[in-house]
Amino acid sequence: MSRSAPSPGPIEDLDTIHERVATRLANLGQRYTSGRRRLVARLAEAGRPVTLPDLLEMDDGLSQSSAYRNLDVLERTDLVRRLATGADHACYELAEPILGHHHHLICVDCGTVSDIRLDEDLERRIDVELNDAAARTGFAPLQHTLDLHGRCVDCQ
Amino acid sequence: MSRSAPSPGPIEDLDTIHERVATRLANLGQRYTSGRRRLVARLAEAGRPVTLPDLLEMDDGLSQSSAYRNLDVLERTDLVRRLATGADHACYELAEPILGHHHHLICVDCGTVSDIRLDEDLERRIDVELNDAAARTGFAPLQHTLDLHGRCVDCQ
DNA sequence: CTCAGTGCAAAGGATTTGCATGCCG
DNA sequence: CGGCATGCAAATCCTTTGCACTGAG
Repeated sequence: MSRSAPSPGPIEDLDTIHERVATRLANLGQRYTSGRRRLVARLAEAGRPVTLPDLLEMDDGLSQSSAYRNLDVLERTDLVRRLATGADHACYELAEPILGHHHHLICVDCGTVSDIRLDEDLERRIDVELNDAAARTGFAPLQHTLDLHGRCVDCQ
Repeated sequence: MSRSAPSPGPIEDLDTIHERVATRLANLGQRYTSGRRRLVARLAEAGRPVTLPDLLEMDDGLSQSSAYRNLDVLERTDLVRRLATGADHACYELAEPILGHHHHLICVDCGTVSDIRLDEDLERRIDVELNDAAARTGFAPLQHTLDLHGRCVDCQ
């Protein structure tokens, strides 16, 4: 219940990502403008969740307000996920339909986030138990988030 | 690794909570002032993570800036946990040394959070796998967070 | 007495929005 | 052409901070 349906598995190829994003945006009546394309390209390059200042630094062609607006559009269309890590800035990454289901290592000192993947079987057990608990209160599950907080190599 | 050590288990009794908080603050050279006591009492009453406006509404005796300052003190002393839910306001709850280890159902519409508990055995497996993944990158684990996002009964 | 805690008002800072302009369909 | 996208600057709003005052030890 909290996984992308027939998961296409993680994609690495930028062209494939662009293609998939373009298709989805088109289906939803949204344009795939150069600004949005740049954002997707930078997020794919980064390979891990990054902040808005990170993105602006990676690409002079991006402007702050448009970047926020486009990330919002991409988030609404389920192409980008926004992570509330507790740090000052939110982090953004390509969403599960593109990157596949995964989890995060979050550094409590510097805020850097990296991706990890867990055993399929464990994922299933987690979903079963969470959905059980949710059902008991009438809560309608969408997706789970499971992150590990600690200190990254550089901050120890 | 991501659980409170010899977990005392969840506490319900307000007096016991106050006692435990007082002891911990004293050991750390912090005062247990009336403002802090009020916050702890309101958090215990709430029984689920609440926002600062929630707290202010629950208790006329609280002032905004002092509440933020005291929640900060209580968080640093590991008596309160601050949750970044992605909603506009952060949520606060009594920390694991008091409430015990648990997880959250987070409503994506109204932001309301409620607590759930998982099977001990599953918790262990999650920690083992997360710690494995962390070890491979040299990441030093502190604690995991596992939340289920979806729609609460009132928002469906 | 002393120093941390408190409350008010003001500042800070990430994110959002108003508005005039540019561009794609 | 028409309407969405863009970028600048200004506004928003949660949270933090400065400062003078109060209270506990």
